[in-house]
Amino acid sequence: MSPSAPQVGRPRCEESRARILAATNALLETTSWSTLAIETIAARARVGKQTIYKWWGGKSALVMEAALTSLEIEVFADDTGNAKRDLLSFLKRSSKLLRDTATGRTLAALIAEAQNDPAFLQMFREQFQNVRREALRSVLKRGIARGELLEDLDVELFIDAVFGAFWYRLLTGRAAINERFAEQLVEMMWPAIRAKGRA
Amino acid sequence: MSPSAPQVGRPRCEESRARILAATNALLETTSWSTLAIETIAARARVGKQTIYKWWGGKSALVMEAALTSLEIEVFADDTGNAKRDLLSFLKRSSKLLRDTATGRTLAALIAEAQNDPAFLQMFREQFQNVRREALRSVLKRGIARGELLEDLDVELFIDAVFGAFWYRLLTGRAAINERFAEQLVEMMWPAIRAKGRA
Amino acid sequence: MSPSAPQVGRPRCEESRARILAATNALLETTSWSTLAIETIAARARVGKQTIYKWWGGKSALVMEAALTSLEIEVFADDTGNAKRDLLSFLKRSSKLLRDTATGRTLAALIAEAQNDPAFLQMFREQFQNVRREALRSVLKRGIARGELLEDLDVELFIDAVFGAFWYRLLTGRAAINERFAEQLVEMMWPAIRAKGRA
Amino acid sequence: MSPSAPQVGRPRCEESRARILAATNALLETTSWSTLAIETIAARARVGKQTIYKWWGGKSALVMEAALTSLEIEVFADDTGNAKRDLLSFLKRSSKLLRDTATGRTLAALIAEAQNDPAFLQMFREQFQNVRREALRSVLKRGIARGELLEDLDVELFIDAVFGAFWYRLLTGRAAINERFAEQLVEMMWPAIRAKGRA
DNA sequence: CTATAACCGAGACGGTACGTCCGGTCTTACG
DNA sequence: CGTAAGACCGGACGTACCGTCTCGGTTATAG
Repeated sequence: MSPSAPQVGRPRCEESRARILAATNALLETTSWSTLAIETIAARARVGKQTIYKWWGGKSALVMEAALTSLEIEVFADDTGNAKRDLLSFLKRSSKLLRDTATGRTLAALIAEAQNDPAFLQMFREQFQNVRREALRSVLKRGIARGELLEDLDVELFIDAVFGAFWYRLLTGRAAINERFAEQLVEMMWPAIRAKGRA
Repeated sequence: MSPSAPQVGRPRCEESRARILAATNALLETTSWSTLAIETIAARARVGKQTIYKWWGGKSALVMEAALTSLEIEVFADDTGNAKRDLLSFLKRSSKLLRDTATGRTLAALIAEAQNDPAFLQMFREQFQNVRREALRSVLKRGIARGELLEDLDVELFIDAVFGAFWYRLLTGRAAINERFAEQLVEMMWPAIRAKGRA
Repeated sequence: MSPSAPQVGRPRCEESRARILAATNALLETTSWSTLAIETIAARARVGKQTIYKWWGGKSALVMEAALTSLEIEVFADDTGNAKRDLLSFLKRSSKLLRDTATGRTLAALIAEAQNDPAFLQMFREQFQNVRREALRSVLKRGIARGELLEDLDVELFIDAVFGAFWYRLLTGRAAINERFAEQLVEMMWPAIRAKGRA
Repeated sequence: MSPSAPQVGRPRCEESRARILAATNALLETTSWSTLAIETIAARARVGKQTIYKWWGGKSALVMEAALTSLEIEVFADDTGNAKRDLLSFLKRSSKLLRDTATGRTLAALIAEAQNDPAFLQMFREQFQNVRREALRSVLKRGIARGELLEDLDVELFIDAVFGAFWYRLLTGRAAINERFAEQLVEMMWPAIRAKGRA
């Protein structure tokens, strides 16, 4: 399609796109998901509502794109040659991302919204979660390959537990998500994954 | 207040209360939380909207009461004298609760809704989550007392990780929540909590 | 129905009704039919749009009622015992009604709107036109009874021609509708209707 | 301008013009004026909206051109040497034009639209109405010249009454417009215009 | 046995936002 | 330069619910 569609008609206005995303992010700083109105976004971005509905189709998709845009794009995992250090470093960075109130609240709202919209849940997993899982997975796989971690570690299950703890705290507000949390979590879990016969 | 308010005027109509809760549960079978309208509930229950607002104050409280009423509410933890066995048994029962689709979906909807309503989140934690945490906590505390588990185990953090894994799967649908999941989770986490110098 | 419906629910708010009609009339002074927005009326009357849609169903019916309310309700025809004088007096009053710019423009807009809405045309004829026709008809019938007018006068056709002339000028703006017009019209038509053998 | 503008650039595409007019007429068969959208016309004619706005400037002008093109446009008045016969013949032909439903509806829609657009009303009078008035006027003038009609007849006023009766019936649907109507109208009005001392 | 009080159903109300439609303008690439 | 395609801003549409507000009527206790 792309090669055979030689651009007919006026092309999409990139400036509007940017203004919409910017307005969305700005409003998310002060407004909660549920009180955030498409009309408000459109007014703030000086844009017709149709333009939003045309390109995003609804609040969910728009907010997700806005949120992902504003997050540091690169989800990367260090490779220092030490699995524990890499794991800790990755989780510390994750905690930093979530402690920024607006970002954390937005992510919570996204997963919440996904509970009422299977298609959106699918999108959320593909665009956000899988990237994060892959980063953590690579840390663990390297550790296994180097013999630092259990050969038969159930990587996916471990990721569930670690990310689960983060989301659990984020969604219930039971306790803070900070570097100390990351450290304690790694410290607690370490015996469950380190290769036998190692420290 | 109770003693000094000797009940004057017509008493609350219990039948209306029951019809409202029933209508809410019935509608939740077919409608998602967000598209469920108070007006629809009132119409279905043949009740004035005011009655709902008077006794519950809003959708959140109503749905929570309706949902928790319909859930089997007893949470108990065995005490067989063996921490690992108790833990496994508790988590298996938890998985059974969640795999029933309707219950799982309702809980997911509740935590989702709580993201837009701090007061409701508070209520949810008190009425649902704390009970569950306490049950798991007692299992762990007993294990520690018996010397089966690490003396300095961070109990709350461990609970975060375990319940986190459950919620994470529930909310993202990444993988099934079943007995096998409970077993694998316990098996993986066991080395992280068992007392040193034990099997 | 009226006798057997013992007023259930909150009764219609007459003040809102009045405010809506007033706002409509006020806006019609400054705005043309086509640029008159329901939203503007609602805002001006401090009223929800639903209230308008509920009781009138649309712009047409609302404007018609507003217009009829603002017109002198009584459409009456004098009975001085002289058909020509009664006729002239009635048409002079009609011309006065239409020369008030806003009223004339509104009536023109109503008949225009009716061209796109048969049901509304029906309503317009019943609520506005038939009343006017009946008034003129009574003048003519009395004249016939007294022997002043032709015994076999085609009353309805004559009304068509007279009212037609008014509407024609109103809709095309070809010439003014004023007392002079009424006089000239009567003077011209008189020989067509007076009984033979009279002056 | 014409001589000094030696036609630079691509000339107007006559095929588009034709397709637009055709599409407009086709759509007017099934859609009412007010629900007829420029976008729909453009889509049906496979034409850019701009082309319509460029050459017609709006819906009114376009529809008028489309409508008048499709009407048989020749208006002529016989000259048989007998005013009454000429008058009758002209009005019978007029009634025939209007009884064809589509034509009558279109004319009604045109005059209706003109109520919201003074410029369009002006255009309508020039392109449609004045021609008709002139035809009738010539019949009357000849009658006066021949002494058949009143020397001091107010010709324009008489035309208002006659055409008014036609438009009135067309717009209100009060009664049919047919040859019988033309005959009765002439018969009734005749005494009002025939020269004194004649039959 | 009557007040007095609170509850209840019905449903009208002022509002806010929804998602859609269309008007009129603009910006491309192609003839 | 004219044109088809189509994106854009803006404004109003008619609808859905929100949470509040009367109503008439019902069901209790208190006098």
